[in-house]
Amino acid sequence: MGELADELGVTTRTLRFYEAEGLVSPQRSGSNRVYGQRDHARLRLILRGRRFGMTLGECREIVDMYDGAESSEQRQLQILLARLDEIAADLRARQADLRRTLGEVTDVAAQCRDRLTELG
Amino acid sequence: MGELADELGVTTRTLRFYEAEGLVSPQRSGSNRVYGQRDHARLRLILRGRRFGMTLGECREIVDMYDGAESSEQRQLQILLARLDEIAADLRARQADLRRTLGEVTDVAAQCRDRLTELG
DNA sequence: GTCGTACTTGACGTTTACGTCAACGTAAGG
DNA sequence: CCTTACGTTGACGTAAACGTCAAGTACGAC
Repeated sequence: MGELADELGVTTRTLRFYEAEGLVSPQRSGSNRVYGQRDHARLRLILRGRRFGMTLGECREIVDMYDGAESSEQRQLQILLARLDEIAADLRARQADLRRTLGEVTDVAAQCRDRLTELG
Repeated sequence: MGELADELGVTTRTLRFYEAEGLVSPQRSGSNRVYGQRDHARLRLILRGRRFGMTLGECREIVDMYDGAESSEQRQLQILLARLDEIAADLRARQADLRRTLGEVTDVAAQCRDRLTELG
């Protein structure tokens, strides 16, 4: 377990917390947790979401949807698709925002460099 | 004040909180706050930072640096520049991460669409 | 005058996402 | 057999970022 935590860059407390919140459901070998491929994937998704500032609730929504993607029910698929399109739109907005920000930062940096060469 | 809050999509409580944290320092007309151009700019930067999941501490670091950009002291400029490069690198990493995520999302969406056309 | 609205400070409450500590089990190594 | 390391549950603590009153001030409209 500590191994997985290290690999993902979190603490064991975090893994237990996520389990308590129902974000992952590792198998048990006796009382010990055994994280499978599916858990790894979910955890990576969750942590990526967190890096983007999503709450665990939002992360849960997404990973659950990914998991429910096998649902062949037409109605379910339509709902899922609609949600995915919303998410994609949000991500594109973030991309634009990020591009602007990066532009500004590099601009300021360029001005800095100018001043520095100016000063010798 | 409420006007500014509405414009920025935050509450007046948030503005007061940011002031208490030293993130903005609006002028006073009597006891009432008067937000100038500089405050607007700082607030926009801060809120953008928050959208990217930065803490207020990190936001403060950045806005303070932007403000200190006029500092002509060579040593200061070098420090600022180094920090800006770090930030730019981080932003680029985020861009890549975001691109991957968006790719995955659109992939899953595409699979959804396939299944749906398949089902009629 | 007083009503309504917007502002002020101050204090306490709340949610999120964990950290930390206690008390215990278990398997490996010397 | 004892220690060490890693695991377990449970309970409590905490930092960040506000929300939510409470109580008072200021100002224009009626």
